[in-house]
Amino acid sequence: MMVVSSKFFNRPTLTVARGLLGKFLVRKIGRRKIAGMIIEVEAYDGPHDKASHASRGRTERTRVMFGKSGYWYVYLIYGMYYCLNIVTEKENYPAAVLIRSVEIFGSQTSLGGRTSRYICGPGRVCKYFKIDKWFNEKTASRKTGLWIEDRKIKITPRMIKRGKRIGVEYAGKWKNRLLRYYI
DNA sequence: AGATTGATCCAT
DNA sequence: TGGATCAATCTG
Repeated sequence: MMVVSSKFFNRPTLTVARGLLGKFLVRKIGRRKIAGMIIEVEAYDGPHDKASHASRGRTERTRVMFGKSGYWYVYLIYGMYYCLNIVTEKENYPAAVLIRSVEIFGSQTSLGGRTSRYICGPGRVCKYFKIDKWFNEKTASRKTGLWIEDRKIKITPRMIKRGKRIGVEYAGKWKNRLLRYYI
């Protein structure tokens, strides 16, 4: 159960996005832990990506995307739902990966497998993990109570599918980029 | 298909 | 300072 360090995120955003598939999002509340395997993400890559909040430049909201990698970017959308992103790449290059869906593993079955269920959609992920703006601009680490873990699940390239990002129709040619990755 | 909901951003 | 917009979700 290795905690993924900021070094992992200080790499090309598309590499990080693919690398996050199969990793675990872990939330600690008191002595309770919530954990789920990441199965769907989207990359928001650089200042020219019109789908990215950072394409409008550095603002109060987007400054975290311009900051160091390994920090959480959490924002409210449609006045109701939070979205969780992890900042990638070096300082001053605005980029992040949105965590869209996770798989929650349950009890062991008699045949040695495990039951599981899916939390699909960034708003639902935040609701399930009890994530709100408190985490914005905080690090992904044990000390904040929200981090990414490597549990050595092997994800091969052929297991990874890609598609267009969701809900970015306004983004011109960037809307068609295949920056959504899922298992 | 339509309602919800409020922070954010930019044009007035 | 106001009004459009939004990395979504729920209900019918």
